[in-house]
Amino acid sequence: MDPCTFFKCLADDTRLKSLLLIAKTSEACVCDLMKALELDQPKTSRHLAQLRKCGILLDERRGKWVFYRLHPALPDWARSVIVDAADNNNLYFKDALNKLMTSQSSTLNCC
Amino acid sequence: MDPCTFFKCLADDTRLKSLLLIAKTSEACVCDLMKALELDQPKTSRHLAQLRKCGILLDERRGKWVFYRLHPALPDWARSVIVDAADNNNLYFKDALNKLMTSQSSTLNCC
DNA sequence: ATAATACATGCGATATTTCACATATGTTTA
DNA sequence: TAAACATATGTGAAATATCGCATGTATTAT
Repeated sequence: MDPCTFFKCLADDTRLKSLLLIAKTSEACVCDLMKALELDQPKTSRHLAQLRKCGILLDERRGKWVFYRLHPALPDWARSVIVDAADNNNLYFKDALNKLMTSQSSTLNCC
Repeated sequence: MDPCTFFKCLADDTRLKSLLLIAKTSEACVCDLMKALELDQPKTSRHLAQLRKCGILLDERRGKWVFYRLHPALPDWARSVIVDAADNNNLYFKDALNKLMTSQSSTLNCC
């Protein structure tokens, strides 16, 4: 995990918020993330794909849905960066987090 | 310190290496950094200026030289990101670090 | 005062990133 | 099998970041 590549992945509002949301909730599907972030589907999907291709996120299909979580093989220092950023910047993504948690708890079958 | 702005500052090879070098050596002047990174002067200076304007670095002039160090008011989580990245990516900047430490120890008066 | 050294910045050119729209793929339901 | 749903990606345009060169500013040495 080249550190410059890693930080480039965090250097975008959509990707950073997606990562912080996933760090806080363990996992999330694309449709819940796009609703939480109020983004269109291609944009959401493309940024998640970038994080997947860099090895930061792992995707797992379950039926129609694809769930993303932090990659288990992510180096500890990189995981800590994401978790610490999530723990120390509540204001930055609290609106999105509220929406995401509402989505995740209210619907049994995702979208 | 907006986290997205912060990570954008780390998402460039020159800026990231400059930060890791400064984290490891406490402080460095522009001329030592440009020699360590083998960059021209305007490029080095411009990236340091960006880090200064974002509040990540603090500059201090001493005679002809300007020394940069991590800003004392940098939030703890942000400082930890930089320090942890420096501690866990030796390979990424060890050549530059060797050159920088040689510069800093060999000349009494910087450049 | 002049020259030399160290650093900063204006600016146009170039490279990179992001976006929006269309469309393709994979899965489930009727 | 067809339709509906969820996700992924190709592609060119737009936005943003970076670079290179020239030049400006601050300090020191002669």
